[in-house]
Amino acid sequence: MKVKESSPELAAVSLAIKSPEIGQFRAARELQRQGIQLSPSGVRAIWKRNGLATVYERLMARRRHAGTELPALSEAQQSLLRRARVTKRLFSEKSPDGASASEVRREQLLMAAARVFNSKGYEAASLKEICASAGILAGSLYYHFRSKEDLFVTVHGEGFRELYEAVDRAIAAHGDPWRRLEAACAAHLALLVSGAVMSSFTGESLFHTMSPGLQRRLSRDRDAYEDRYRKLIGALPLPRETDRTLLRLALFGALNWTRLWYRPGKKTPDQIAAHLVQTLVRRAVS
Amino acid sequence: MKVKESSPELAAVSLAIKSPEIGQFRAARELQRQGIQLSPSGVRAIWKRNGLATVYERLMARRRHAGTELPALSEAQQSLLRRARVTKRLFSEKSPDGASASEVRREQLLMAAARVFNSKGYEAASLKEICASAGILAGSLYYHFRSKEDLFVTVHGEGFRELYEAVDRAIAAHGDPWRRLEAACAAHLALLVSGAVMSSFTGESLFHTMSPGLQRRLSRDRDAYEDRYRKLIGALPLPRETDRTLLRLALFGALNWTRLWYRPGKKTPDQIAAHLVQTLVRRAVS
DNA sequence: GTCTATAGAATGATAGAC
DNA sequence: GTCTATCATTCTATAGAC
Repeated sequence: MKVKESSPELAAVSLAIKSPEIGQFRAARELQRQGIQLSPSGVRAIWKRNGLATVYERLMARRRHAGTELPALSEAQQSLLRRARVTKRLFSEKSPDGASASEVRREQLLMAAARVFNSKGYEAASLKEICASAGILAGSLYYHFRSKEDLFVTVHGEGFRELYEAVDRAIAAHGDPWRRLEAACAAHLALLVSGAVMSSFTGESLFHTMSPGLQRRLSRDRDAYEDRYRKLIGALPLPRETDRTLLRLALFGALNWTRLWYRPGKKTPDQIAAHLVQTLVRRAVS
Repeated sequence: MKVKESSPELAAVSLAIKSPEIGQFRAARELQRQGIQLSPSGVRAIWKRNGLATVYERLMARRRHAGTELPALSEAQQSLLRRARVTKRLFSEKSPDGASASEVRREQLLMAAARVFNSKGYEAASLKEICASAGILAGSLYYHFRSKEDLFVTVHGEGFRELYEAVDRAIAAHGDPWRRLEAACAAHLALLVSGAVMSSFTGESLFHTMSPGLQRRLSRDRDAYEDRYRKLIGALPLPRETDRTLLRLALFGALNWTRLWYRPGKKTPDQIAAHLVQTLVRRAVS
């Protein structure tokens, strides 16, 4: 009986439930102090057998035992559980396509950052909030990005890449220059107002509040994108006296302003785009 | 000779030059410690007679004496001099119209706040910078405004008041509904891109990054302003099928986007407004 | 790769002297 | 009415344990 009580298996399991937040390394050291010889990988093997491999699983097991012999989860443990739950969900959603954990986490951070930058603006967005929504603590961000500015520039670039691709895909389907412009606008609007957080803040005019250095890094994305519209509008059969530059800028303004008043359930992005191009631009020629 | 050396007049003057940063109150106390009976108002009278009434004057006098018997101005004194210079300039610019010092300073703070909010956005703007540009230290702001948010709401309101008035003045000059819309847009643009800092950030879409509570306070200004355009566009003889709401929103977008690309020296606000209304809106009817 | 712990700077705000 | 001095808070970023 005595032997069974202090068997490595039982000791490792009961320690996992007593202190779910400590990892294999510290657990092995703790068990050795109790006189039980067990390596970190040994602890891991036992935990795996008993469905206690991850922090999440150990915390859940601990919660099942709470109320009887053990007190309820502490504040710190609850916060850890919340984070672990986010991590679990995020990784189970993504990992299928053989991406490394690092790539997956990086992608998650970009999504979370886009969401937060999007709703708060650059300055008001805190790295802590971004990290929390990606399931890690603030300090860990710096393994993936060198600075807040770096993170923002990356999100900005990714957002415009999404836009390029959506617009290019949309215009490839049409030959008529009017239809092409309409399709481009519809694609732009769709991304701007949809849940596609990554590109939905690209229309922001918070651009001009950025530091000059940051503005320079961002302008590259913007210029390349504007070039597409320059070509689309250049291809339109408009009266010679038309100021195509002003037309483009006005169209951009109208499109990006949409973000402020658009409400889902009313006009669709396609309808808005068609209306804008047809009544504001096309009538000028007919 | 002894008497003259320690006469109240001379002592007060030499103390003013030795320690220009201390005021009448502390100066009087210091002189009393030296055995010279002089009240704060007495000190003030002497200083006034000798052109040493303000910190600015005393610092300048001190600088004139530097290099001979006294060392150059300390870092703290130089910073004080810079601030005093701003104060002096600001008050001499404004005070003619019998406004109280408090009203003048409040107005200056609003201007400075508009400028800083305008170029940095709400979050990135620091009260320290706003106050420095108005010639006071950060803590003093709280005599005039209860909080940063309060300051912003006031600036926002003032900016829209300027806009209302400019637009109302502009449209009053015309009877034709097209001309009226054109005039309103021109006035809007002129304020948006000119040095009129107060209203030039009203077109900002950084609006949506604000907290819900703040948004609610700001919407009142915006709604009242949009109503004017609703009426202006409602008065236009447009085809029945025209979506006037979309037209208004598109026009707003085009107008406010201008802020991002406008460069002085090319097209004037009047020309841009005329072009926008004529090619984007009016053609829809002709 | 993520954590803890903390440095270091800046911010908004307050109290009380002058 | 403005200042000085200071507070609590928050933020970005780093170092080193695990």
